[in-house]
Amino acid sequence: MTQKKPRFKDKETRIAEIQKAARRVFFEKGYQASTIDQVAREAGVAKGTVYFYFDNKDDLYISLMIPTVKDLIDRLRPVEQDLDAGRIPDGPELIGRLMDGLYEWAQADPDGFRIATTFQQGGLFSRMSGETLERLNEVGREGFGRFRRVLSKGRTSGFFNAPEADIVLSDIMWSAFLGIMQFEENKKRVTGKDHVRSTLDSAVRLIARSACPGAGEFPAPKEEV
Amino acid sequence: MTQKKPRFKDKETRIAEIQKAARRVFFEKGYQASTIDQVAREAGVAKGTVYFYFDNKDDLYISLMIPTVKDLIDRLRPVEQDLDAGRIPDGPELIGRLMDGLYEWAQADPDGFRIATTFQQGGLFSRMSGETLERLNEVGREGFGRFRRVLSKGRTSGFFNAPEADIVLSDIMWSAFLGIMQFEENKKRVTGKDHVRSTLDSAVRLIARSACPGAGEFPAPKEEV
Amino acid sequence: MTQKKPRFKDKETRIAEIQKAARRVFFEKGYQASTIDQVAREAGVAKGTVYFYFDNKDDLYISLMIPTVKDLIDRLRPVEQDLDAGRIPDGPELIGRLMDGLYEWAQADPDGFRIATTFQQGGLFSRMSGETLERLNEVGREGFGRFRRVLSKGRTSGFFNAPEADIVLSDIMWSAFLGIMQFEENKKRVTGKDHVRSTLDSAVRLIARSACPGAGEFPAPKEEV
Amino acid sequence: MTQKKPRFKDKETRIAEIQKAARRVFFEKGYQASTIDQVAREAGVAKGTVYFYFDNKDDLYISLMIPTVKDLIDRLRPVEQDLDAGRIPDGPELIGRLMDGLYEWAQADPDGFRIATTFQQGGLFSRMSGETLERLNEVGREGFGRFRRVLSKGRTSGFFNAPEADIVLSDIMWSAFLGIMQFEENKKRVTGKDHVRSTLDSAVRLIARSACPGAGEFPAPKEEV
DNA sequence: TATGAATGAGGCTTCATTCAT
DNA sequence: GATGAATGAAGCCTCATTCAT
Repeated sequence: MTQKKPRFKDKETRIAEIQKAARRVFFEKGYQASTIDQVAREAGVAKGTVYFYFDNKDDLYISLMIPTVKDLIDRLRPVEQDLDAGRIPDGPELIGRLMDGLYEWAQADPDGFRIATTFQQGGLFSRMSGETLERLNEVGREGFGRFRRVLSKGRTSGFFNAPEADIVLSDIMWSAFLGIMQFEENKKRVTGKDHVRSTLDSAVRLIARSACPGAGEFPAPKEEV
Repeated sequence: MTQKKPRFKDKETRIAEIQKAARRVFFEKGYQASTIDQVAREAGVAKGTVYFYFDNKDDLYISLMIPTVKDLIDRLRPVEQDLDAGRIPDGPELIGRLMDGLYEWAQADPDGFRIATTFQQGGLFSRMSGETLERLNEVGREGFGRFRRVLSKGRTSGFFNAPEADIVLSDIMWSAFLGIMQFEENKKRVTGKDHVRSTLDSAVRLIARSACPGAGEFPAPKEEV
Repeated sequence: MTQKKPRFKDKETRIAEIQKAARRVFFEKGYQASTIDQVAREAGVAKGTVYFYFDNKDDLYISLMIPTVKDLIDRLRPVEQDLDAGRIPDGPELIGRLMDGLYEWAQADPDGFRIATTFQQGGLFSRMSGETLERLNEVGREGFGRFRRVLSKGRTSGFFNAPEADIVLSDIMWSAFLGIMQFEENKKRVTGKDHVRSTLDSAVRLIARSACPGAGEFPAPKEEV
Repeated sequence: MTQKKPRFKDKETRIAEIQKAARRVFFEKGYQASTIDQVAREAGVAKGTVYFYFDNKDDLYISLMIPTVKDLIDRLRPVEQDLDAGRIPDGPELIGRLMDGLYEWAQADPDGFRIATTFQQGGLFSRMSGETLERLNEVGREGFGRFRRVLSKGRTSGFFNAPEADIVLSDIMWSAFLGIMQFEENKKRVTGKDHVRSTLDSAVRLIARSACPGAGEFPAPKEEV
């Protein structure tokens, strides 16, 4: 029997299309400045269709975070597996692999990354229901929790100087990552020069040298603005 | 003599009142979600009065950043003076002093800090005029420039391992500071526990140990969530 | 079968309704003093509906002129056809027919006439965009151009004394028409007496006698205010 | 006794200054689009001062018409005197003199002319009180009445074909004048070419030839747009 | 007299959301 | 399922007018 072209696309496809469009729009304009109309137009559907699949603007926004966080977890999994299999020799390597994971995650889906990362800005909280916020935090914790767990395993392997350092270390790594992404993105917009990758590398070496036994020198910098 | 309630307050006072109210409102809701009406009500004046002193919402917002950035510069000045006077013995001390300055700055005026720091979020860019953005970046550069200069002087004094490290170092310190403030604030909102100060301290030691000749061990962490 | 009240009217109908309401409101109050709210209420729709069909107040205003100018052209067409077919014997007849066309035009849609005719008053220019003004002038020229062309053909037929008189003649006729409409309307509002038609007739005879070979006497006036 | 420089300018001067500024502003922007602030700034006084001398915006606007109408009367007076003294030989001369008077009047104070002439546009009526409108009409009638009286005297002198023609004639002359001023001004704004004077001249000859016994040919036109 | 800070009603416009088709 | 016309609350901003100084 022939597979006839469906008059109505299947539900999943439709939803995915709308989310894809929403990601682009929300990323470019931010939550408040984005309109459902823009999302609908970008997705090639009518406004009502968006409301058919999503309860409201908040709901649509939040739905974007789930796959992004899932993607982060997917990127951390091989690191964890390699660590479990003994394929990661030392702390610097682990820190580098983790930071690479974060960076690639951000690169793979910049819109989603920014959305997942900065949703708390811009007064969204005041508009969102408590339930909505709860879901947001839950999903956010899941990604970060995985990140911390990997570092924790590294500590067990004796990769780090201080025995309990994994908690502080994860906070610092994560914060540094967020801060650098944000700060360098900002500089890039003004100066046009992109130092994200190199600054992240420097941070990795800096952290590694400090947190791991017998690590090397502080890296030589490159010329800059 | 009788203390009569003045109908017209001093111009400076009025402006300060409105700005104070605006800082609160913008901080709580973010730029887009804040309304001039809210600001006016909070300041106890009519909407028109806000527009009497500020051209528009953007203008009001920007006006908040100037004193905040000035305050940062004021807090960095004594560090620079002490450095010039030889009262700062080594790199770790300098890094600590700088991070303290940043932290105290953020504490002294949390609303202003967040406003100055996160204005780029939430799609404000797409709404603001080019001129407005220019002024914003200009003022922002001023504060960060001062910060970088102090580190640069420290490098000249041989405080840091790599001769040109001050550029990368300033980026990393600033990014770590921003990232930690943001990340820990966020965690605080969810968990209720405040680890901002201790995480910053850890970051300072971590950075110092890595960037300065002959620095100590990675710090022991505290229990956490 | 049941005549059910349609919730969504035909697009054209809706637009026509809004325009009709707008014509009334703009006519009565003038552009600046009219509000979109008044138009919406008069049209029996919500404010947003007006903006669904028209980009802004200017756009709505301009949209009113197109059909009015088209109507003028429609009224001039039979005159031109009769002239081409030799059914108009002389200059006075042509001038009379043209002035009749203008008068009937103004009578048929007084609101539209005034809007098309006086839009330049009241400081509208300073508020309208250059593009808006361009469209306005373009459409205005079209109507007047047709008027002038008919007079030009009359000149070719030897209807007028001076060979090139059609240019000046069209300006004078048009100006006289506008001036009389305006002046007499104004007087009517004050005195309550309507001399528009008779003054136009006088003007026709006056012009014809002067511009056409062998025309008659200046007309006897009627008693007046 | 020495005439000391007054700390406060005298009332008349102040009023005149404000009116002068108001004329410019109202002329350029139209009534609705003009603000008291603009007038005050242009006059170099504070907003409150304007309200000290004028009850409200309407009142200020109306006050501008009095001197303008007075000026018209002043310009018509010598014509009347010359006519009375027998220094005007015939109808064409009288018509020419009158039209010259109108034209010079409009030239001498374009702002005032436009204000006096088009105040009825732009929805002012709906905003003005009945009393205000009454004053306006009264003053307007005075100027036009003088104009008509002169024509009436010309009729008595046998200058015009039809014995009672002065009523219609005055309407037509006045209307033609208004229409031409308006229409040609409008064209001038679009084309940049100024045909006001020549079109008025043509109108004068056209009217004269028609209304006066033994007048000449219709004038040859000039090249145009 | 003169000032200009202060007010608040009102206008234009946007946009999340609904719902008949 | 999908559409898009319709709604109306809400936001930014203007400006005539008032009034304490």
